[in-house]
Amino acid sequence: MSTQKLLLIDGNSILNRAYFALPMMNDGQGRNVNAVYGFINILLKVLSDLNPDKLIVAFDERGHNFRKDLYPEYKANRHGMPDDLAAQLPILHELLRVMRVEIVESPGVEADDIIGTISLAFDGDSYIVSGDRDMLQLVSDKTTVLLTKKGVTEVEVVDPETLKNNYNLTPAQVIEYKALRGDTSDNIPGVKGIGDKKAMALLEKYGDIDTLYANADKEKGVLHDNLVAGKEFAYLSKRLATIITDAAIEYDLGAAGLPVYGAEAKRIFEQLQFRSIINRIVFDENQREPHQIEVESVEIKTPAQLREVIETVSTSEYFAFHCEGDAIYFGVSDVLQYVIIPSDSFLDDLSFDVVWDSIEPLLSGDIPKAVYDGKALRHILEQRGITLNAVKYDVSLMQYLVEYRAYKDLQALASVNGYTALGAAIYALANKLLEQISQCGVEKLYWEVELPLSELLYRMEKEGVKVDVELLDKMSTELHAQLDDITQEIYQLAGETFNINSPMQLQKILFDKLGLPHGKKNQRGYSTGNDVLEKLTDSHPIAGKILSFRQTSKLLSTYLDGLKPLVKRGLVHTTFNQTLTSTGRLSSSDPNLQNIPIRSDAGKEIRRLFVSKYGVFVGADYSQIELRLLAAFSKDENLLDSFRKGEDIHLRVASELLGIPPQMVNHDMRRMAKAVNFGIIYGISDFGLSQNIHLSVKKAHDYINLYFQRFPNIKSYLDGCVEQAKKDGYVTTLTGRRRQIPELKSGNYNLRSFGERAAMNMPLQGTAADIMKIAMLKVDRAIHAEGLKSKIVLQIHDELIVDCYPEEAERVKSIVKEQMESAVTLECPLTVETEEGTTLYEA
DNA sequence: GTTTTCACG
DNA sequence: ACGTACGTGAAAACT
Repeated sequence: MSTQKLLLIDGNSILNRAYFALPMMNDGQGRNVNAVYGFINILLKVLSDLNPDKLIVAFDERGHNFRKDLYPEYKANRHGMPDDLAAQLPILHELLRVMRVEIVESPGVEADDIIGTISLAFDGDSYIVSGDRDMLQLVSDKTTVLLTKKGVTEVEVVDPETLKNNYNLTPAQVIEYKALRGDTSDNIPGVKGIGDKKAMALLEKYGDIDTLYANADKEKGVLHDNLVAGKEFAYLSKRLATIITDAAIEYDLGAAGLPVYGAEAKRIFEQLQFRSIINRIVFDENQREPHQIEVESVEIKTPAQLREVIETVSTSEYFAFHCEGDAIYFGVSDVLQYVIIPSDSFLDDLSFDVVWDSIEPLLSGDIPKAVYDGKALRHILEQRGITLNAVKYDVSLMQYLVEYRAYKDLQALASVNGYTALGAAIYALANKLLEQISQCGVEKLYWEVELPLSELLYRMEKEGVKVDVELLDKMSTELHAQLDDITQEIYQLAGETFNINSPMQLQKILFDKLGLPHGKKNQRGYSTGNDVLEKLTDSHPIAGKILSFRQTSKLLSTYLDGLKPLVKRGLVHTTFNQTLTSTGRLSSSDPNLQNIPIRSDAGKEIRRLFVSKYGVFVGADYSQIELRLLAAFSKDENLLDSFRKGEDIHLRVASELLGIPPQMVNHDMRRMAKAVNFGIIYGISDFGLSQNIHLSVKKAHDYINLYFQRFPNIKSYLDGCVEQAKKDGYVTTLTGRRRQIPELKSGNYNLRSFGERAAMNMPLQGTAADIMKIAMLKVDRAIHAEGLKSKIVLQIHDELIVDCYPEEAERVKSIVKEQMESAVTLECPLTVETEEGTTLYEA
């Protein structure tokens, strides 16, 4: 057998080098991940160059101040590690963990001491990767040091020979050199007045500092004085620079295999958006990942075992329940779960029917349950006629309140927490997250809003919305004909046929062939977006045609032909995602019923397709809820006064802004003020406003300044939001819902500006979402309390749609208005307007 | 899978 | 000098 090769990586050193060598890189969450990227890059490079048999990554103990006892200033200037570098340490740790890389760190022991100790003890060839020249003292005939060069993935290979040739030092002299010269980056003092040249000359002459000081009197003048004055520092520095090779550390060479690239590693790489790395690695998705928590997972195979499980579960304080495919999981502790996989054959003792029938009482019973995505679970159980009761912990909702959008599914959430066993994971997470939501101050939000809301959303989804399929077909046919006509006209005008849906082809026709003026934009070429086309309508008739093509094609593909396959038994059942948005809003998909056209007349026709099931829709929407919240939060008397009087808010703002009486405000002025109001809610920027109302950036800038002059409280409120976000790292809504805004720490101006706007917007948008959620629950309860049978079917952010029995419509209208308006009490009144009609068009 | 466009609040 | 309004989802083209 040939000699084993061990690769040792100085984790902190490499991460640090990578951080300073590479520009900022943001992952999807706005975190800077440049150092992790650099680290992985160099790791992959060295692995493929050396082909080692084993790999160990050593880290300094986090948060420990090394050798302070020896010299208080030691590494003092490393304490100011930038936040966005410190934040990358745990990311790298997690990544290495899932790649099953052996990590060694030990309290009070520095990474270089760990490496020194392991490399000396290792019975084979060691290769050390570091950016720290101190490491060169470890070079020997069986230890090679790979020093990082300026470029991140380039390394300088140093063995005893190159050390002699390139540095004119023996490994032992590396320490002597440091003792004299010092090292500013580690705050090793060295001898004052001695730099690179003098240190080398003295070592050449005397070999080491002992000999040097024995002969110190032979040196004359300033050098002599410096040597004498710095003697203590020289010996101190020597001790500081000496790497310990017999540190008391624990490590497992047997576990120090090569990295494993499994599904979880891939998931993290994707999350980090390391595309080039993902392409370089061959992932084995079936590769089992490391997991720290050992769970006893008992597979149930006999009716007797099943009875036993049911017995155990029914006496537990709470239990976790989950379905994944055919498998059914029961978690009864952090480390014990049962898995039941029913058989396909009804002759089998554990057929589907037998299993489900026997566990039904548990699920509908009163024992508290922990689940992941109770809403989805209810839909699954509903197919077997089972009602899920007493859901106490929904870990997907809990996780969302702690950290939005962190992990996309249970698998991911579980594995990050060290679990493969889903049942046990849910059980354990219930406890863990309960602690966390209480720490975040969102416990009440969880118990009183999100948890009960998930059940209401389940009923809304199940209820569905009726679709007039006949009309759908008719409209589709009509629009297809229309689209064909428009297409032909466009081909005529263009003088050739092409795919109008392709921005690239359209670009060529518009700007190359027809030579129309292009407003520049996007990555490859010029934008053909609506705003550009609108400007071209006067220059060429094709622009208008393309606009109507776009509109018609959108309506057809998304709302007519796209909707059709989702209609089941005359109904569409949307899915409300309760754990997706960064602000606390819901989102809707398959189909998205929160973006049915309304702004254009042609689009609005689509609304006729959605018809009431029970007779009539009642629609109720909050009027200007976000602006009202702005008034309430900022306590701006002007805005508050206006809302209390029930005035037209945009008109009032226009009048305040221009300093003219309300009667003098014309339509354009009001439009402008409206745009400014929206801008304020979005975290205004002059450019954004200028784009929106087709004004110069300077004019927009002036308007914004004027606005803040007239509404100083709003200015200070918005500034306060940003300030708070910078201080705490997050902003909150009325109910305490949090949004982390890491972008504010970014060195990138755009990203940071985005963070600022998000910090201004989230409390408003998020509080509006909170209020609507509270209102939905109140409306639902009031409807039930009065024994009515009408059903809430849709929520469109500030609007609720109730499908009503005609005789209940009037009562429902007043319930909805009353409950929505009283959902919370603020300094600013909330008002709700209601409509009714047999289709969504009227309501 | 990413980009562009466009539908909504 | 940068390249922007906040929050979403779907379809189609292109990679």
